[in-house]
Amino acid sequence: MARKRTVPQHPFFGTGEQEELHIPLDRDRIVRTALRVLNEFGLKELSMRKIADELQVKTASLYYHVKDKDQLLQLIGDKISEEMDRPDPDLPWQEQLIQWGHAFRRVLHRYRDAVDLFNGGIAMGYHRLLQIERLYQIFASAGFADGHIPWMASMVKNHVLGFVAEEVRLKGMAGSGEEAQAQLSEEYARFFRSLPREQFPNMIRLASHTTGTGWQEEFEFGLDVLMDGFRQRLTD
Amino acid sequence: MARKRTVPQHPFFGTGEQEELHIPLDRDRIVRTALRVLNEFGLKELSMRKIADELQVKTASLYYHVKDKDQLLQLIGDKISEEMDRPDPDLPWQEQLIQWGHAFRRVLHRYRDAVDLFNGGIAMGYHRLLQIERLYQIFASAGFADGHIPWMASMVKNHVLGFVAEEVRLKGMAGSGEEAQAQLSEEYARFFRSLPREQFPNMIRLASHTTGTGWQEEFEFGLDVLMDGFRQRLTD
DNA sequence: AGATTAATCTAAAACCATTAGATTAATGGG
DNA sequence: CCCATTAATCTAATGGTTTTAGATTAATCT
Repeated sequence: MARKRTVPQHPFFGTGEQEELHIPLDRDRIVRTALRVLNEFGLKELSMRKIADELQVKTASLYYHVKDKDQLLQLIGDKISEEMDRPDPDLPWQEQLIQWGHAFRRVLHRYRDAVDLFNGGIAMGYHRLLQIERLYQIFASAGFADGHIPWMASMVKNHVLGFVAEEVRLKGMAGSGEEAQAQLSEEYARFFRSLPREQFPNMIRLASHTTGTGWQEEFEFGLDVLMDGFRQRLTD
Repeated sequence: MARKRTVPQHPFFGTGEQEELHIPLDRDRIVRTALRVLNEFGLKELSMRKIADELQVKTASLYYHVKDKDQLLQLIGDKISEEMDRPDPDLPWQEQLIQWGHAFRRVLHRYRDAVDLFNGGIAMGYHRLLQIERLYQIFASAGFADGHIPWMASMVKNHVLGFVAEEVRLKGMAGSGEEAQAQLSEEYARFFRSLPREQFPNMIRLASHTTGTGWQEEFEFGLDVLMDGFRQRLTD
């Protein structure tokens, strides 16, 4: 079904037949292009127009393959989920969950504003559901109570999502340079210390700790806390 | 500085002077109105125009009092935070944190799409910072390590935000009726069970548990897990 | 009363998603 | 090989959006 289309030629200067091979549109190509545009411009500036332009097509054509912008965003989210590595099923359940968390964090960092994509709308796509299934599987094999499994799975997912949201927000303020990052940290600390002493004693005292000194460390700390909390639900 | 303005009158029928007292615009009035509009239309349909209309003013006037739509959203978020009840400082730290969680959840439910407001942008407003300060205070009095406090505070905040996000999403699909809610639950369970048996064994088996049967119970479960995890960091 | 400042308005630019209906290209049947 | 059908894309329009510049009106101060 590959289409050929003759590009309109000027009668004088159009020397050769110069046919241009137009790969026809389809969902997947739209989604992949949208993902590129997303990484270049961010979610707020991701418009149907930009995607269509990139595909050298008029905006309305997208609507033949895709119902909505909302649906397109869903599809993008699903595509991103597809890239998650799967945890090693031979590891103890804690390690598997931690691996899952790292995998999720990684893909959230791979695409600009991916977090916001996951925070809006309900996950109904195949690959997003598959990730939940994986969490369920890990908890189930570990022997947790059926009634608790979806709750704990939600907690893991929400922790990663919330953490990366904050991480991206703060990192995004400065350039990606290591030096610019440190400078921003200093600026934040200064801001916190400048707060009214009466109302914000703890913020001021903890100013040096609040500016993300070690994202990796903080992320793992959070997962550990969760694992400890979960473990208590195994024995009682 | 209260302004009076004469409303243009029809030359024949405008009998009396009929002056209308126009309370002048200010930030707070804009924010309060925006909050009303938000609750009526939701975040996606919250436009500067709607707010201006509601205030019987032209859109551009808002920009005299407010830099941006973004800034306005920040202000709205801050106003919402202001309504949070403060935990009882005489309770044990776990109870205080749980109270904080419930208070946050309550205000998130009080305004439509409040969650999305809190998920975008960095919190720099006075009242939002104050809530973080409160969390720090609770952890500090309990004797946690300085380096851990901001991390744990983040976790509590993120847990509530993530949980309510999901809660609102799912509840929002059906009408608010209790019966419509149960019907939606059934529909979800059916959907999960309709998934391919090979790839989604756990989802299928847990279908009846995944559809929010008891939001309150699930919320408290999550907080308890967190508290247990935190407690481990006290003794070692 | 006149000048200054504050607050609002008019008008326009530059975007956006979405739809209906026309148009073109490809395909399958006879 | 042509005709009818279906698939894919385009044209054109509707009705929204945020934001800015510059004019205009109202209030306040000297």
